[in-house]
Amino acid sequence: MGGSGPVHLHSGINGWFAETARDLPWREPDCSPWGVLVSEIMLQQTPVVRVLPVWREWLERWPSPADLAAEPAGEAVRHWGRLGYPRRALRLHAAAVAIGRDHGGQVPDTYTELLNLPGVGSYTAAAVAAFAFGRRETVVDTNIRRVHARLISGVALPSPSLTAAEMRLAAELLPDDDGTSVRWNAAVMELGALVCTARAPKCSVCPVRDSCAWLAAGEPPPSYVPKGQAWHGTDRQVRGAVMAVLRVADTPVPPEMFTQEPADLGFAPEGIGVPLAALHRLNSAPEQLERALAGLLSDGLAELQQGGYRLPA
DNA sequence: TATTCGTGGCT
DNA sequence: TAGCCAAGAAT
Repeated sequence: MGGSGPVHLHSGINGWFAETARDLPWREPDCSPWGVLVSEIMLQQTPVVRVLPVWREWLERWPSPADLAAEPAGEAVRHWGRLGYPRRALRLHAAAVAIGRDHGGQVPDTYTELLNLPGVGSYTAAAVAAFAFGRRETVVDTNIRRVHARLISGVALPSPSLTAAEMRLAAELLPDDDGTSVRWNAAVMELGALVCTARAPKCSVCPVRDSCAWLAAGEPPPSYVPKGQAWHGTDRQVRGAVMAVLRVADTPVPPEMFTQEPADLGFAPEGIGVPLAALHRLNSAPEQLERALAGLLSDGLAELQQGGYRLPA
């Protein structure tokens, strides 16, 4: 289909984007490919407003992949802060190392090369190729999937996991022209983020509401109930609390600090008191704490040094 | 294919 | 208030 296809959708959504798009630093023309790559990794499952300050500090500290690669991986994890999913920091560091080793320090500009970088999957590879290098790529994220589901397929939500049919549809909708396709990808994503939202979509301000199959069908409800993400009492919660301790610790943390009540330790936990108290407040079972610590070691998010836990060197 | 993996704002 | 959900990747 391509350019001979839904030109009214292209002009409608791209026109809306030109007027409404947020001013995000990684969209600035002078933003480096490295800046785009960092933004895409940080934005995985993480809202824009939370990424913004961390992204700015990150690029000021590490303006190029080589700058990050020159530091221990633990520094990346430490400065990841509370963005969540700290393995992303580890992988971004590994990607910086790979870029220096395999690509002469330059972020690669093809989908395939990007896909081979740690932490870069099909979405991120396509997004960086498109937004950093102007390539025509089929970018499919959760926003784009939701817009397509409603606008084209007439259903409230996309299927639980990405299907081949969705990729086919996205490829068919993609404008033929390179520049237009890049704007289209960004514009549909932005429409999903600001208007065609998961809950309470703002259809009254949608630029393509007259073309929306879901509206035309009378806004049918979802055919399935999305599975909630458990948190309280989970291993993930414990891992998160342990990581919060390790991020602020400047010396290895002995296991007793995690397993024993602060009052029973007999000595002050110097500097890590607040996150340590939060961890103990969880009152998690000993075996759960064991699983969390073992998992962090296994994932490379922590290592043992002088009998204590610390961020990786 | 289904799970696992953080965090916090919003409703 | 408790649950929903966010520019996914790896296994």
